[in-house]
Amino acid sequence: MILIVDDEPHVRRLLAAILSRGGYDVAEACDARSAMPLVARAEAVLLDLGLPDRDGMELLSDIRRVSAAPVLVVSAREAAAEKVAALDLGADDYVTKPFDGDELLARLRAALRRRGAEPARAVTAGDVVIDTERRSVTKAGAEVHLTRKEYGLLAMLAAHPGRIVTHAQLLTVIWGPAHVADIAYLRVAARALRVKLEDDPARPVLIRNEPGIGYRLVV
Amino acid sequence: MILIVDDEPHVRRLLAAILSRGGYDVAEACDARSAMPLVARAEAVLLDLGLPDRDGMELLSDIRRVSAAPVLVVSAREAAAEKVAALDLGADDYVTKPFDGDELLARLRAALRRRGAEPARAVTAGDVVIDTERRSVTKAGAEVHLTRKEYGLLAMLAAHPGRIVTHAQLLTVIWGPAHVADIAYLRVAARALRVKLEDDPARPVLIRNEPGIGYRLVV
DNA sequence: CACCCGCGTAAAAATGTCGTAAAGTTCATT
DNA sequence: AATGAACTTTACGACATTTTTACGCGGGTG
Repeated sequence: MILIVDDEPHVRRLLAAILSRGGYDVAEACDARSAMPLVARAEAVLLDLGLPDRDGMELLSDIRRVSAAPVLVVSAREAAAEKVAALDLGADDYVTKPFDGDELLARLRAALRRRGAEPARAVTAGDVVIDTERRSVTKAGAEVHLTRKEYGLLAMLAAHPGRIVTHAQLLTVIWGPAHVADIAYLRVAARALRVKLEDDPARPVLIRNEPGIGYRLVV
Repeated sequence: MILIVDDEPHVRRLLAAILSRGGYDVAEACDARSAMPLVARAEAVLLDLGLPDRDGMELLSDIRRVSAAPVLVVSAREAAAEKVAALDLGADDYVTKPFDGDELLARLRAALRRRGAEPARAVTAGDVVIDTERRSVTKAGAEVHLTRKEYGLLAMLAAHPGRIVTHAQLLTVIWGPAHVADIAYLRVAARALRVKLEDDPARPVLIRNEPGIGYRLVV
């Protein structure tokens, strides 16, 4: 949820329209008093400095005290001193009116990306852990060395845990579009993976075959 | 150290003056080729998009690939589409010329503040300590002398401890984009590092090779 | 029942990558 | 001009990986 703090209704409407076009949920506040209760739940704040009940700078440092969410100041004041003050008080960006909607969204995305930045997650299948961020695979805690093709295959399967990945998908991505038909490659690589990861390679539990379609990693 | 990338000498001088007034160390580069080797050591980058040898956007994404340091784009182009593109490629801010020195400094401070004041001073791997702040490397307490390329390689690996750094990343940053294919350089430098840092250079523990991909520093 | 298909398995052949040494080159310093 | 350090370039053997080929099994089909 993105919080808009501005006293002019038409600016709020404009900002709200831009944000919802960008796919965000929006909350609005017209002054400092009504804004503070919403700050805690906001993923980011768009803040106008010219508020009726309170100086915007004070509100900014109050927000910073409560929340680490990005704050983008949206203001009509262009003076560099204003910008410097706001930025040093903890604002993440300072946009002057009139502003471009797409630019505002891009600046918001940039601010959120910096805060968030946690896309990497490890996939677990049985006692096997696949960490695509570090490109490491462990079985029962012990690191397992995989070749490029082996890892490529496992990573593709881990990208869609529990779902079938077709022969064609695997081959085009790992071996390139020219080898869509070389299913033999796939079988050799799958075998190598099973030997390294399965307790009983002859009776695979993790890397299952779906006859005529592809493979799947069970989780 | 803050890196300035701009082809116009007078702009570089201006930026350098502003930065040193703000108390920062400065390094300058006039094109993409000379910039890449400096990126690894930069705490932040001021980047002009209009470079002679390469599209600024490309350089931006290359920088993002090897470094998490803040990038502030400083450009004469005011089009919103430019800003959106740069911000979505990983730029932290976009400042249009002509710019105000104090505002630029404030934006730089904001960007550096967000990056979490201090990003890992010294990296330890076994009995080897890499202090990128002082550019010093010690093994079992004793200082080890490294050449520029050796240190560059080690610093790149230490910037992402435990993770694989690809051949291409290492080569573009240390030797420049023109040598992405000269993997032989890499092997020679890796060998030299191993001789100086590993207990048994023939059986490396610290500087591991990931066949066909790159190298990694184990911690 | 004999056949075919897709699969797993094995192993040989081809290719690619790495480590290593050493010779040649550049460059700053003296 | 001589020196030495750092860097570039080349060559080759050892080893790892990938590709290619061959064969046996088992389940469904005619």
